[in-house]
Amino acid sequence: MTSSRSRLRETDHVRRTRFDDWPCPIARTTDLIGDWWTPLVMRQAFLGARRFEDFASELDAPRATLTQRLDRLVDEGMLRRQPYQERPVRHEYRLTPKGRAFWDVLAAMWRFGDDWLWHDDDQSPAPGSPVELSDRATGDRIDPLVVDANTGEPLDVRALRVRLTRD
Amino acid sequence: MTSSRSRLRETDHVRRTRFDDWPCPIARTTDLIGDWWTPLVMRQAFLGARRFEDFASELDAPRATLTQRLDRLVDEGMLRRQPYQERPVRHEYRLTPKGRAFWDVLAAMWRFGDDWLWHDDDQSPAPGSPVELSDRATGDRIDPLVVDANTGEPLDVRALRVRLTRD
DNA sequence: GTCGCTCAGTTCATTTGTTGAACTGAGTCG
DNA sequence: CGACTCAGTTCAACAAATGAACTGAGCGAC
Repeated sequence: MTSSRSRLRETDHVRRTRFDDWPCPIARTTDLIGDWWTPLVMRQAFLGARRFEDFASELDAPRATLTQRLDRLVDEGMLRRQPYQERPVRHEYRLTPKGRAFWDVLAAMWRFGDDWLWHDDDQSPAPGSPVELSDRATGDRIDPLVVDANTGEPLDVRALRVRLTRD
Repeated sequence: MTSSRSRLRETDHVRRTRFDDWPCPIARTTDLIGDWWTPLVMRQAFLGARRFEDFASELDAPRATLTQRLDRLVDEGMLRRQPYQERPVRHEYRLTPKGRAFWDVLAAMWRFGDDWLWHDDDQSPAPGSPVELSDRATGDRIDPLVVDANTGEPLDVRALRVRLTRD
């Protein structure tokens, strides 16, 4: 069966609730990456994985699940399927601009995980993961941080408001 | 049955693969928020939801699922369960510092969703969600952006490297 | 004092999603 | 020919999500 077929929308069964039509950017992103394994598939793509076997061996994910995730990411325009040989036809999964833009989300997850998910009693932040991000050219360490693009300041959760702009 | 009981670890059944022990901040964060509904539960918490009925009615999530998600978020230290009345004892779910730190991840998801998930043909970014973030006090619009804390510059995906710092 | 109401869940049968292991099929190498 | 690679597919067993109904403590009105 061909991958990249259009996603099933109409159904008379009860399926897992979808968020991809909700009028909220967080909900739609959740729908996209809420599938188990999907953020890790994207992580591998950023780390250089291109072929099915790359993803399969590096993640040790069930092959059927992996097929399904890669198909969806292609459907969504995060990855693109590019032939790298004929006879037999084989493809690579490459990041698209949209897929590349997703790195910011993974970077924020990286920062959160690094700050908060390395201790059993976590009353305070304490970085501790055994990996770090750096610049390929300079070697300088990179610490992802989410700021307001308008001010350059870190976000202040308590000063937050959500505004409906239309509809 | 009490919530906040320690999570089941040992099992002889085949369960969904867990990532919470992986030596990667993205994997651990994925494990935490990869459960369907969880990012939206956190979103509601940031928008002011506190009681079970708030989450249930605002999200229209299955109540059993919601119970399970809230229990886990409490277990993980993202939310804390605080009594707000006796007779009968009732609790509110409040954000902890760790939970509050998670806003950065949601903000990055917000930005990505706003930029990329509002058009059917998405070759280029085009903001379009019907909601926007603003500062409660000044009213100024807020545009989340992920930067490198050391330079203040947006992340350059292509210049990325991951370094093992130990073990 | 019992009827209706609220809140915070629990229970349960059904359906959907994930897993692991084995299998397929085109093609290459020796 | 036989072993091997790559990229999947198939399938049965099991885990997780769903929706609807139910529970149970307590309140407030009549």
